Amino acid sequence: MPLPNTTKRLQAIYQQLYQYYGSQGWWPVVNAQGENIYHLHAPRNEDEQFEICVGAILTQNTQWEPNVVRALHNLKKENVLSRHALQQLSEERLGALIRSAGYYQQKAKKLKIFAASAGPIDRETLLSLWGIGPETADSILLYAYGQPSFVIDAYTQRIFSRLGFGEHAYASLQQLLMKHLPNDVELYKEYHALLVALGKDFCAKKNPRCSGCPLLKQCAYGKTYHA
DNA sequence: TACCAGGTCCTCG
DNA sequence: CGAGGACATGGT
Repeated sequence: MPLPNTTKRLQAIYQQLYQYYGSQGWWPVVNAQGENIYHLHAPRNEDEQFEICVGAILTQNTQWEPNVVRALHNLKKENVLSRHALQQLSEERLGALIRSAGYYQQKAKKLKIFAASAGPIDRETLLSLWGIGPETADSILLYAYGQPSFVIDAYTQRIFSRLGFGEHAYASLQQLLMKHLPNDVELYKEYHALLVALGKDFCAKKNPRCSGCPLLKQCAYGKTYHA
């Protein structure tokens, strides 16, 4: 059940994060040198859209840097980072190119299935594909296609739990956030990226480093930490 | 050395 | 439904 002033609280959290970190410019795209490029124009062109979809699958339970970036760089160097090229590529060769991303056999299969899919870009169709769950689907919808789907990940669930919003399953937390936040694609993009930044820097799984956390003053867990 | 990282699927109660 | 295991590489 939502707390009183949930909207204001969610916006205050966003403001704190934005003031602390600034714009994150997600989703990054890898250039020819294998470096992340942020703050690209929207809407994305077709190549960027496809790269974001591939990256969203590759980053499942895996660090973006360096694991996924290396895999994307390999695909780019081999000129196979396109729907058409991936369909021609054998699963074995694809697996070898994306090995650094981990779970490479599963992910090769997932990418082949995604590359072969031809349905419309909507949540239901994405979720019907083997290998695409709610977070990957929402990442694709939001960051590749600019559709307002708030992305929930492990960081998001942990952070809002510690802040005092309670333990929520994916759909439950997503509904909470989307119900109380304005329907704004750019806000959704930045908010999720900022939560990931906070998760990496402060709100880690085992031992969160509450000292210096930009959300400390409004965090239930942070109060415990101070006591 | 063990643990963690921008999850998802499958199996079993 | 939800818990628990499998999937794998790379950095600390």
